[in-house]
Amino acid sequence: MPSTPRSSTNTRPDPVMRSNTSPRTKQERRDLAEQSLLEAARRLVARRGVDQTSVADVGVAAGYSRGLVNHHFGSKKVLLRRAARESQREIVEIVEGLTGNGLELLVAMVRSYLSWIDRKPDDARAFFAMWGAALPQESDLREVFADFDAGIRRTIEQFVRVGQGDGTIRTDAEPAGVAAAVTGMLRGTGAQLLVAPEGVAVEAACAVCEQFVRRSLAAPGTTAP
Amino acid sequence: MPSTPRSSTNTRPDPVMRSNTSPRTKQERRDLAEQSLLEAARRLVARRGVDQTSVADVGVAAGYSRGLVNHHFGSKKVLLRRAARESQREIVEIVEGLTGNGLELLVAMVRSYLSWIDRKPDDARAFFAMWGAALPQESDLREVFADFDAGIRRTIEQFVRVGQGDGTIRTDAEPAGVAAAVTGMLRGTGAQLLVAPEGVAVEAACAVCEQFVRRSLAAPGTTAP
Amino acid sequence: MPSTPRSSTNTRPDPVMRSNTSPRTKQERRDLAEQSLLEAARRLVARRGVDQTSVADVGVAAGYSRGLVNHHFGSKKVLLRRAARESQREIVEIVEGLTGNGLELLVAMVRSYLSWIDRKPDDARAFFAMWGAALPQESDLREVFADFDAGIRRTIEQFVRVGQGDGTIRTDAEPAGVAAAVTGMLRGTGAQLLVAPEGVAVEAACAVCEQFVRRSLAAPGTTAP
Amino acid sequence: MPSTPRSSTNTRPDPVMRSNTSPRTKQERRDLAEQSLLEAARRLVARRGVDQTSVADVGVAAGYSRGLVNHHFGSKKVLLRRAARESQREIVEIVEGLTGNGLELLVAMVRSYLSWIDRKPDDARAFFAMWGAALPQESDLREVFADFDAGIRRTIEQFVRVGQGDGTIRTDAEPAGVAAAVTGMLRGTGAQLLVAPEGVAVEAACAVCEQFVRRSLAAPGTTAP
DNA sequence: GATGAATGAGATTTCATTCAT
DNA sequence: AATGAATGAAATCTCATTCAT
Repeated sequence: MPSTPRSSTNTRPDPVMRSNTSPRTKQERRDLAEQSLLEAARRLVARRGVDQTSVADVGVAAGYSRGLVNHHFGSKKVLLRRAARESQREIVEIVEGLTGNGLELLVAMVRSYLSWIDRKPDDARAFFAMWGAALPQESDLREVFADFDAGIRRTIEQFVRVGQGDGTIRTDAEPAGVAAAVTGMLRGTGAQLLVAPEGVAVEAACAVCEQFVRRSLAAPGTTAP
Repeated sequence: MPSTPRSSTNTRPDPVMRSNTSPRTKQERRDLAEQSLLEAARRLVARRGVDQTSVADVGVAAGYSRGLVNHHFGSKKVLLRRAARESQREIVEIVEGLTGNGLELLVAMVRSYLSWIDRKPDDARAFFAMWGAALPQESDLREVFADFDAGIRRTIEQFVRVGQGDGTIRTDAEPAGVAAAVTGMLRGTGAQLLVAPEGVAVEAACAVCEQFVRRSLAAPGTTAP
Repeated sequence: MPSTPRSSTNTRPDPVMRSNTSPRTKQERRDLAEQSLLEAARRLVARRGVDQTSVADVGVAAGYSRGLVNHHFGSKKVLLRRAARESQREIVEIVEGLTGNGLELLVAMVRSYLSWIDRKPDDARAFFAMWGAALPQESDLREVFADFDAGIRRTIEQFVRVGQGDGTIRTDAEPAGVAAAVTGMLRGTGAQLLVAPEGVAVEAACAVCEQFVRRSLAAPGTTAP
Repeated sequence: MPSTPRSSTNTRPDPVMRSNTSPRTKQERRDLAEQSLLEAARRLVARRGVDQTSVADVGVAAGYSRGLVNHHFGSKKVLLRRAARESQREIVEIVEGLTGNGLELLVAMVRSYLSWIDRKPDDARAFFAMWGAALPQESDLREVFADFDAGIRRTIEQFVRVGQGDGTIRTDAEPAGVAAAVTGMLRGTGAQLLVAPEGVAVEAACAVCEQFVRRSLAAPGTTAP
């Protein structure tokens, strides 16, 4: 019996039988697996944190095997950086989709950021869990978030300059300072919501954040609500 | 008693020589050890994060043995909760030391919080590293920070009410909303500084934070700078 | 790819050379490893006892790594329960292989049980070491042995009823009582042999055990030796 | 303040104040403490087993400190040997208190041993837990129980010879074999009761044990019930 | 492409023992 | 006599990673 070829007695599901519903090409299968792994990683990280999430758990939670994360990403570090960038991309997409004059761009950003946390708390928690893990000095994720934060601040600076150009934002506003303060306000307010969802007056907090931006930055002569 | 003199070959520090500096009673020894362990824990957590810091490292970094953390605290969980509360107490002390009328209380809080991060970056990083570890849903530290955040917000609400009483803060300001927004602004701005110390315009950011508070909350008729 | 040939410097055993003896499929490898681990566990437990046997030692004694026990069984508790059941199975197989009329079934059981201890002292010591560890109130193994003992007693009760049916065993014998007393006699006598192999008159003890059964349970009129 | 003598600020209870109810002499105090420690050790061993019982727990359970076991006994090994001998002494006292002719001595032994387990299950479990720990080959307790078992068997042999002398026990009974079989029967039956108190027909088992002795050993011509 | 067996480093925790008070 | 602070060895368990299938 050991001398007979093994392949004929293979008990695994025939790959051909799965092919009707699954993606056909290798590349599609590969992409699907990677996306599944990244999603699973974010889901688990949101719940347990970066260090308490094992690559084996990620593989299994994605519907695959314990070994697949290393097969696709090579290391946990790489997986997490990719997952962090995925989370960051959600925010980038929100910010890039905004329209309006300068001041309204800022206000819209405040609103859509906080409403994102409200609408997609799981995605948000994944983002915040990874950001939290990036705070220690020697964190592997620190660079990824430093780059991301810098990009967000650049965007906000741009918004401020637009507003100063179109006359909706005071010309004495310091773009870099505004960028850091607004980024911080949103990040810190969002994090608070996740730490104690019931303890925070969400609506009132959002309103105050908006007022901070409007009353503090609106060009004189603009009617502030 | 052996006939040869022992004292000269004794490799331990002479008790008489230690007596001026080392504690005599068990309670003193105990308190000293606990403080040393908590300090070492915060130092290491600031650098490597909560999960990458081992209790053995903490014991050794405190100048004791690998096992002392468990001897004193019983578990890593308890050590970290204690260390988190120590970090939180620093902030509480800052906030409780503030004086002035309502609006100035808020402004002073903004200034002293951000200057604390500047003055004691290691303490601040320890605080932020533990806060970051509290963000995942199942974090052991989440409750500790939920309580702390709630206390901070209560204090700020109180400041707002004081200001509404003394005429320095607009009466239509929602205390709970202001509390959440200010707490968030400070926390998020501070965290940004730690993620990328060089990338953030610290001075400008602080100034903008102060303006947010002043311009947005000052009672009409008050002269804002 | 280095230009030098790799195959000649490969320090691993040539796959072709291993293929005759080492298992090909994962399942075979898995089963082999588990059996090796269980055997090693019983060997070490017999010598040092349950608590003085570490899972790392078991892995190494089985020819694998320190971590393999937890990889396969998840915990020491599970390993020991499995090992205990393996040991119990040896006894069950002896008992299930017995033939004869009612009284002779009991006598044969006494003989084969005690001769098993004599023939396979290492297996027997493993069984007794785990049984001994099951005696404290909160032992993890207690349930496993409670179940096993109950099964053995049920079998003996059955033997008694057979003997009462075929006229070899007194009809006034209480099956449940006989079951407990016989089980106890064999267990206790066997344990004594292991505690002090030289101090016990093995032959004489076996003869007396057999007499206990014969003279006490033989139906009146049966000729007892 | 550190230069003033400390003794006057001692917050411990004054030893003199305890002396009214506690034993007066050092020796009495010492003996009391040792007895308390041995009792606590047996209590804990009965519940958790030998290796899962820490000397610190014993000290505290006895109403003293973590360190007292080592202060009095020097090591855990010595404590356990002492505790084992205490447990063994209970049985010795039972056996030594028996009276009657030869066969009745054996029967009385069976009865009083099994009723001891019933009357003092905690004491019995302590004995059996330590005996169980003595079964592995390299157990520290093995020698202690080997000696004890040998002593018990000698006593039973003596009973048999008494019975052969007074005509109540068959002269062809082998004293050494009877000793081992009876010891085993009682030990194994008792252990079974502790493993599964509800699963064993205690009354019936005791009756059968008694019958084993009576019917198998009674001198021919003696009226057996 | 995917699996999972195997490794071994490293984490937390327990604890017997030592020793200063 | 008694306490308990401190040590450090050793245990269990987790898990990132490697690699044969």
